[in-house]
Amino acid sequence: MPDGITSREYGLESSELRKAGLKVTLPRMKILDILEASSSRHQSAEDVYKALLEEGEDIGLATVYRVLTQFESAGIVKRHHFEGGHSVFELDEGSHHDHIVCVKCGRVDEFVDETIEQRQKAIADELGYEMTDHCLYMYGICRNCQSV
Amino acid sequence: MPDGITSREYGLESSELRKAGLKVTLPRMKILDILEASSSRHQSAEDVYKALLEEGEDIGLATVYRVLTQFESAGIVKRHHFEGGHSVFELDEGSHHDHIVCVKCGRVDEFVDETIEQRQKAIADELGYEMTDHCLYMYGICRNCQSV
DNA sequence: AGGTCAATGAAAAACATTCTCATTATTATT
DNA sequence: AATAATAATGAGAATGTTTTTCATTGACCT
Ligand SMILES: [Mn+2]
Ligand SMILES: [Mn+2]
Ligand SMILES: [Zn+2]
Ligand SMILES: [Zn+2]
Repeated sequence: MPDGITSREYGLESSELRKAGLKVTLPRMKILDILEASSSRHQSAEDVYKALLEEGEDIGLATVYRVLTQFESAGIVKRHHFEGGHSVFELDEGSHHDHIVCVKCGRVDEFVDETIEQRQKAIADELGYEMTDHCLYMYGICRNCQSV
Repeated sequence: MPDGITSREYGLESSELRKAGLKVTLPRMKILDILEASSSRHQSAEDVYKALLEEGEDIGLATVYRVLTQFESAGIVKRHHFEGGHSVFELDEGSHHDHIVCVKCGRVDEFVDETIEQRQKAIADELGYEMTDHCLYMYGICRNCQSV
């Protein structure tokens, strides 16, 4: 057990790391914490880094990127490229969903639509592709931002 | 008429630039040429830059980015963010379509599906968004790459 | 507790893209 | 065709994000 982690904190998260074949280290535990606890499901590496700083953790930005990438490979997080370029990460709960992003305030809503999912499969098929991934991003102005 | 452009080249493209309120310059003409002539509809700024170099044009990369961004604002090109981070551009012929990209060879196929388009509108509505844009990216292995 | 090897932090590098600014070219006007 | 006004360009510096390097530290098995 790494120094700086209470035994209460240990437990649930550590097994998730072990399951993924990753050593249980303080940075990985803290980053998992932040992904689970934060009010915003979709965070950039910078967001995670800032949250760590606020908690007084002295974890480098390089480590944040490294860990998030490892988490992605391990299926712990999912990476998205919303418009504007930089990546955002969210905990991967196993169920696929798509996103609609408010271009004014950055609000993100999630949705799944079975009709769309099926049409996608059919299209990939028609075009001769073996689909590996797919993502649908919608952009718009959310209800709040419309009334301003 | 800028030096280095034959009168044959002039004509069609220059009016497209004027219509967009852009001065008719050699870089803009050449970049339009490349977007129209190239065998690959979807090109990165770097791709366009390299194509210019191959034609012996001495046009800076900064200018390529600048011009492509201006073309985007003018509705002459569309910018996409395929997975991997960097932008690709294609001539905007006015009709919306989505993309499926081969993760092995980079091949890109285009499609439109009315069912998906309608479901998207409905979802944005349900979630209270005034949609401004939307894009659907599928990734997979194309027929060619499957047989390797 | 000790040895092995992976993980980390700091800084440098890489990468795509944008900005700055002195120079040049285009356009409207003579 | 020459001129003036102003916009566009090229080169390189700067930016913002992400990755790499490498010496040091830490986790984990025995
Ligand atoms: Mn999500
Ligand atoms: Mn296209
Ligand atoms: Zn909003
Ligand atoms: Zn392919």
